[in-house]
Amino acid sequence: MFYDPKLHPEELLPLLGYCNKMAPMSEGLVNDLCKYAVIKLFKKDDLILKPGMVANYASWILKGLVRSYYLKEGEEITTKFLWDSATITSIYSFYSRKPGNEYIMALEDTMLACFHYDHMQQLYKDHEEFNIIGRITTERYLFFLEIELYNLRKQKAEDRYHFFVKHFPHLLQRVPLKYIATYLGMNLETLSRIRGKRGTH
Amino acid sequence: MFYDPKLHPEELLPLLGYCNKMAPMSEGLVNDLCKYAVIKLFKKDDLILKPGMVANYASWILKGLVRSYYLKEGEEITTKFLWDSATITSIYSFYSRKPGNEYIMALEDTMLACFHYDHMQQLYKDHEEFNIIGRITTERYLFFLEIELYNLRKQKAEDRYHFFVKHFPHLLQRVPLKYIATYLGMNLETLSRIRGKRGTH
DNA sequence: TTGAGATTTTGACTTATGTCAATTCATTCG
DNA sequence: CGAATGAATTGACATAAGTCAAAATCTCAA
Repeated sequence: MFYDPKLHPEELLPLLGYCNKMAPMSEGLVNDLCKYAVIKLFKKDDLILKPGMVANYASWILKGLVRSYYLKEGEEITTKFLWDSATITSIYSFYSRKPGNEYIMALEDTMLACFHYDHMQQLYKDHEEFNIIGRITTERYLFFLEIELYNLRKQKAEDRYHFFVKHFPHLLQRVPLKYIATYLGMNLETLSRIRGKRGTH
Repeated sequence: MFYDPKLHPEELLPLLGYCNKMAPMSEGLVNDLCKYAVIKLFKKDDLILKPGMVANYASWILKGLVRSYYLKEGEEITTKFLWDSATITSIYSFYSRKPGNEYIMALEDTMLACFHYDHMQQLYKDHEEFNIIGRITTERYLFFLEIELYNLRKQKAEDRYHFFVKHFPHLLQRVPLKYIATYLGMNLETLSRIRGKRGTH
């Protein structure tokens, strides 16, 4: 039994289970994970990260939905939607340790388990098996980015939309179209016309 | 001294140095790396990977330049250029263990150090410090993909080209324009017109 | 050196998507 | 409930980029 509800905050249970599936964790690692985890709550439309700051935390989404975006000539360009069990941070800023240009915003009430960069490094150093978890998590993210890249390379706006519908149908219900439009690299009117062509699909 | 040229093929030296910088490697790990590494040589225009096959190898480029692409309605869509010290495989196929749709082709004479999927898993299992190397390598790849994504999201073809020139100027000399065009999501004529506007930049 | 094939450029025309403005629809809050 | 704000749709028009064809240029092997 790697998890003791008397010792650790109950909210972390899904995260611990998730990690433990990738690599069985020692009691010491579980303790340190719980020690370092900072649980943060955000309301719908709260900003989790702003540009100009170094992203010091990588966070695991315990509950909720977020969107990351940046400004291009005053316009918001959505780069990602992430929900339960996903990891969020500004990749660029977190790994380069420099201020980034990304916003991250809660699209629904969201609960995060946040880990400071220094604590992450400490965990990697103190618990070799945590490198397995880090590696697999990063591989999964990689996998996800490849899919995104693949879709963005479709030149037809319509193809990109259909791909999105097929792979993330639940997001259609949870995310305003204006955000989906910039995520798919088209403007709202174009998206609206594509959708109008034939039902919602 | 972690590396003994009497025991290990000389070609692997750059790879070993590269890995050792991420995490000091035990003698056992160095030996296993060398034992599992398969050195492969490809001539310009040779195919390294074809669709329909499971990508069983992740490879480290010892020397050369490759391009990966897939076919979309008969047309080649270039997804990556990778050169010395980079890692190549079909992310999708390698991690999912399913046949992929990617081609990888040598654009110059290329030498690879190839590691079989099963051997990689064995290395992760037998040498915990290899997970550090795996994690960092994957993080770097992630970083690179984020940059690619960022650029693809620029809607103006001209912006994408300028970004490419700024970040990969050496590729302009080494890669035919027709490949760069599909990589940047535009057709050859459009690229040519952009370049014609004002010098090569 | 020459010439065949590949690569790149240029031109004329088409088309998909962007832009801006007006309108409809939905949601929230007093 | 009904006004007000924001979200989504629709229309008219502008423009960036695609398509197809032809010409120019480059490259490499005989």
